[in-house]
Amino acid sequence: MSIHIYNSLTRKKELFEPYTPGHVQMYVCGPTVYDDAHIGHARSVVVFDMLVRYFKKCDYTVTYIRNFTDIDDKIIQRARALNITTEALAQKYIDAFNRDMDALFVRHPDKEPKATSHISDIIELVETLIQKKHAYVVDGDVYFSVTSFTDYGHLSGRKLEDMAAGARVDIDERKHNPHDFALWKSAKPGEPFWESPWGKGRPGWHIECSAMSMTFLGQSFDIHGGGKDLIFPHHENEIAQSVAANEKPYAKYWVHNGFVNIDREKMSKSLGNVVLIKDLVDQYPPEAIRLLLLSSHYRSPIDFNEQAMHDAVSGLNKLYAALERLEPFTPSDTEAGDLWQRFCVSMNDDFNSAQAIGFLFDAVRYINRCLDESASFNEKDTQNIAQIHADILKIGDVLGLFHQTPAEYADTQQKRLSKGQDAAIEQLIAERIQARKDKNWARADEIRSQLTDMGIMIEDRADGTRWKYMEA
RNA sequence: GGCGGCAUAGCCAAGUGGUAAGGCAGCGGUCUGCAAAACCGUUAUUCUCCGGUUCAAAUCCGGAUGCCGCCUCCA
Repeated sequence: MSIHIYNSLTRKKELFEPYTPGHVQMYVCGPTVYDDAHIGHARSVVVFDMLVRYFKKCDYTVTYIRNFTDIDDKIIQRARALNITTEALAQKYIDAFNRDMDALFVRHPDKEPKATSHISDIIELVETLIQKKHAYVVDGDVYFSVTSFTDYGHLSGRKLEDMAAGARVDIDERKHNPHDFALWKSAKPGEPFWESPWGKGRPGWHIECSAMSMTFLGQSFDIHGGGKDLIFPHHENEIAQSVAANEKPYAKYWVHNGFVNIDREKMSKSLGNVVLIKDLVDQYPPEAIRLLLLSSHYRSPIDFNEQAMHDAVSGLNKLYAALERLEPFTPSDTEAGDLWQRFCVSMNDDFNSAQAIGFLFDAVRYINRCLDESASFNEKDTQNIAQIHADILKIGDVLGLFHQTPAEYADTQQKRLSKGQDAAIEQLIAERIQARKDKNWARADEIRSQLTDMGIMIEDRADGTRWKYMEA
């Protein structure tokens, strides 16, 4: 079984061959913790969570690192506005981030280092770069010299000459080249700082990822991930400073996820259309958010809107309904079945979860048909269905779905949508059940109509009447 | 100005040379007292448009149009 990954560095799908066979070392850029996490953060986190889950299912050992950027201009600014320390602000949003991602059933990386916990690693790296003449000191600031690194621009596909034509570079006479970037920034009065050989200051943005990835994964590792927007300048600069310092290849495969748009517009604070995870998980089943996020290929843009979210909830309901029907068929723990095999073929092709989810729904239709057609099964059929049950659960384990039993899911939905009138509803339901017993269809339908107006959906099953809240 | 991406049904979305997955919505049917759920059938003779290569193109090449991203903090 071989996995192919699209590598942003080569712009091709490549066979995945980790440095150490059977071991995946992966570093993903985490959030700058100065505000609540939004759906865009969720996409990146969920996509790489899926990668890790899949690698593990394929029997790889995975070392997964995701950082928190807990010191930068925005954090300083925000902390000042709130009159709290940068540490307090960062911790507040680290906690918020973890809460949100836990709600989305995201597994924690093996390490979640903070930039400020690795100041000495960062200083050491900057010193190496100065020694090797890739960086220079000006008034307590340290800059990386882009012209000292011949491969600069490789990842993002740009040339320094072309970029110079662009107007949007700040003019700073002290820099040797306008594209030289800060490795270390001297502290202005009132700013938080750490002592360094160049005076009081703090790390630049890019250097922390180089330092932390090296600390935990070594100088060369397998996968470096993040949002597409990080390709330039962040990842370009990371490569430059890491390769310049180590004189060894940095990450082998660069994986970048696409953006989430909101109603066909870019999500941004200025447009005021930022969708926060904490709001979303109140409104929708968290797994529906995952399903939506994974229903498009990870490199494609996703348009997030109410309709898309609604579709995802419908899909998730269908999957859980099927799982409930499958409960009598205890999942077999034998070899993986055809469904799992097909799932893997899609996932092996650059993690095509969109196609893979198609197979999941194929399987659901198949088992629904089987269960509709017959009430009793011979041993062979039973085994077949149990196998599909096992495969569906295994797929769910990779996509991060089905963390609940169907009953728990229904219950959670109920609680989420409940408007505190459950008792009144139960009473109407009981009355309707009696009316149906009496074959008083007019009364039964009248009650159903009344419940529909209250947002209640009724299902009269062979084993009794059920009701649930309809999605808003 | 430089670099890159995308265009597939009412909506969402796979498919990168062999004759259009899947989801949501709709319609017809089975089931049901009637519904709901589920299932069956149906919904793109065609993949933005125009050329080219090929026995064969949604897929490759050239061109046009439209949309979007990055180049500034950004997942």
